[in-house]
Amino acid sequence: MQQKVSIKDIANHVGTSITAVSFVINGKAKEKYISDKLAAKIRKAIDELGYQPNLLARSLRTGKSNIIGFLVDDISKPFFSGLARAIDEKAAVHGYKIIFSSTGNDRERTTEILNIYQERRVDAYVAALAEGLENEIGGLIGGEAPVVLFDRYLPGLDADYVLTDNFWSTAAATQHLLDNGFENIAFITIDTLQQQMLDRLRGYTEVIDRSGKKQEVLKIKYQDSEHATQLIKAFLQKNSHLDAVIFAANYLTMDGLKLSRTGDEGLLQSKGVISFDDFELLEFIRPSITAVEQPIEAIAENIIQLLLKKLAGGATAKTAKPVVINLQAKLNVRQSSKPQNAQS
Amino acid sequence: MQQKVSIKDIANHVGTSITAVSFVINGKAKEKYISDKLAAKIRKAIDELGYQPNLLARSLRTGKSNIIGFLVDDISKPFFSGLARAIDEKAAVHGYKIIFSSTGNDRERTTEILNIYQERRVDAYVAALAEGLENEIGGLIGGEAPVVLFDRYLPGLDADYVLTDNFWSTAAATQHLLDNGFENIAFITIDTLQQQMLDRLRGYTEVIDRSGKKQEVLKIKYQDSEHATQLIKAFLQKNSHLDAVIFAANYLTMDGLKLSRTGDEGLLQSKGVISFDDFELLEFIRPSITAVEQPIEAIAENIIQLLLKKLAGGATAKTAKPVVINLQAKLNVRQSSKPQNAQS
DNA sequence: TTTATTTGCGTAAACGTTTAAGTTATTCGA
DNA sequence: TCGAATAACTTAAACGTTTACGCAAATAAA
Repeated sequence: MQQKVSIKDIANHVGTSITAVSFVINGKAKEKYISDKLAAKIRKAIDELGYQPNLLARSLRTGKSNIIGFLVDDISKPFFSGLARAIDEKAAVHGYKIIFSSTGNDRERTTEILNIYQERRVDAYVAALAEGLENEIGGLIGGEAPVVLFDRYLPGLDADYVLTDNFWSTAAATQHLLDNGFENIAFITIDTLQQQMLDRLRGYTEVIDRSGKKQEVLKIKYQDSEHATQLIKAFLQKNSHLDAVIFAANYLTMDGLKLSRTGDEGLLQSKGVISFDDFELLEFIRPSITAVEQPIEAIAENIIQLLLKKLAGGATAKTAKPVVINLQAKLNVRQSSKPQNAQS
Repeated sequence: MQQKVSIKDIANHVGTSITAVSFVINGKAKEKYISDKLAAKIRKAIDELGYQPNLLARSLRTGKSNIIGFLVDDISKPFFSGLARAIDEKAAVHGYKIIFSSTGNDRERTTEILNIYQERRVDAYVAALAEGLENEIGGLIGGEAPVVLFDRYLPGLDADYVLTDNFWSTAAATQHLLDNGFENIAFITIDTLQQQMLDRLRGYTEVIDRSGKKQEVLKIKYQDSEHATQLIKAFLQKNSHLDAVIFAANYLTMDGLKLSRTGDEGLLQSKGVISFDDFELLEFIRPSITAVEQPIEAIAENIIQLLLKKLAGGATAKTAKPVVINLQAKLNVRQSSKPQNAQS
């Protein structure tokens, strides 16, 4: 019971060859002309001896580890851990396991992790990387193992992506506020070249421009949370005519909410507020805040489907053009029109 | 560049045996009498050809996969994903990788996952399991691979545990409220036999009893969030003399906070509130809520240390008595004494 | 009856390592 | 000067699989 039983043990126990055993294990009994009688005996022995295949040996032989490497900033961020769970479950159905790591946005750590993934012979990579790390992952693209990136688009990288449609989502959010009678809508973002942030900004500006209203954008040079809160405070105090605010990222929403700490919650109290990225917190906050929710399940599903296609496709899939999938986010409305300021 | 280079390739390139190459790779050059000259040539070739060891092959040969299986309810829960990150980082230092799965508290899924872990020949298990799953993991204890459980103590299972000291932590929380002048402190928990919940309750009752005050306990037969909120509401309305409440779990705190949805936030507004388990949300909530924070880093560190000891120890460690480590939680005070109702 | 095909199974090589057990040449102590 | 120790390597087996190939018996075709 203690020592592991191998195919050889089964073969000896039944009095046959390891080949025969291997064939029935792999469901090739018919195909490989193993008689029903022998197959039955083998299956019985497998049961009795409690045989469990050694996946390491199998991987070595087949060249497929059935492991997917998952790489993000920080696995403990809700979006990432939620996605990790979804991907893990979907991957398990197809016999894959996930190993994960957090880069902490550190270049050295990232190369190190990718190196380990290669040594472990992962079959595929799933990653969300910050700009500046294009080169580290770039070397992998077009290689043996397929790579699918998500969440962040890196303009320099011609890879397969599964993204949230940032442009569309912010446009919809902005339109939502307009439809509900808000007149002076501000957009608070960070000063960056990150593609997804630019897309979000564009979603806002285009809708505002089309409406003939005035753009009110605060671009924060992000240092830390305290500082951001101060800038937001100053911005809102100065522009007292604003009646709605869109925060372009969840941490910005948080920084905004931290105004309550200094007793400045009034600055947001009477306004329409939309947060990009939904989080549990928002269910409890007063006044209620509408949020753009990333479609985690859909993202996971698309990533896995893409990977499976590439893993199955072999050479054909490898030369295929990169795919970029844009998924529409959901607007979780918790606050309706301006006048009533009602809560749904 | 495309095809993987093996030890054999290095050996051929240098004109030596694979044994020699293997020795220098494993840093046994001196010990195994490889001349500095040859070692240097080998190292050069390794660099030039970009050799990366095949960890699958190594694992097969050595019998050590250097993989740790991590098993929890739901990896997307903040406590678990936080711990996952911490463990991953600490394990990486020692050359271990983590694979994880979410059981969803499902028995079949749990056995299935454990089976997969065994097939993958994980070197060790880290798990937080709900009661009822004792048997599934029980079979592993005392086997080849060490098992460390955390978060939940399962009375039937004689295993190694790393836990938060629930008794001590609730006692401290209760004492904190007493010290700050609260007189009528309620304890809201669920109706269960879960050891950690019983410990928390005991922490409360013992301190209350010693103080000569009256116990006010609500045990909820948990069905769903809505229902729990209703029960809490009724309880607080009926016992209007209460001036403080301790929620024994984070989801109970949430259910309590949901009173604001029906406009009943007044029921908590004027009271002292402590939540077991801290979460981001609590930084924003008014009135501010003090919370017991689980020491994630310490838990991770203790788990890894325990595992390493057992992995290194071999037979001696296997026969050793199970270790139960109780770590003290931190009380994050966000609210001080009763009179002022001030916010820190 | 002979030949070809199908059925049923076993032999052995390979995947990329590690490592016990050689082998040869050199140094050394007496 | 000669066995013994040391230094510098190599040979080959093993880890547990998968799978190409080979071979014999049974069946079908001619």
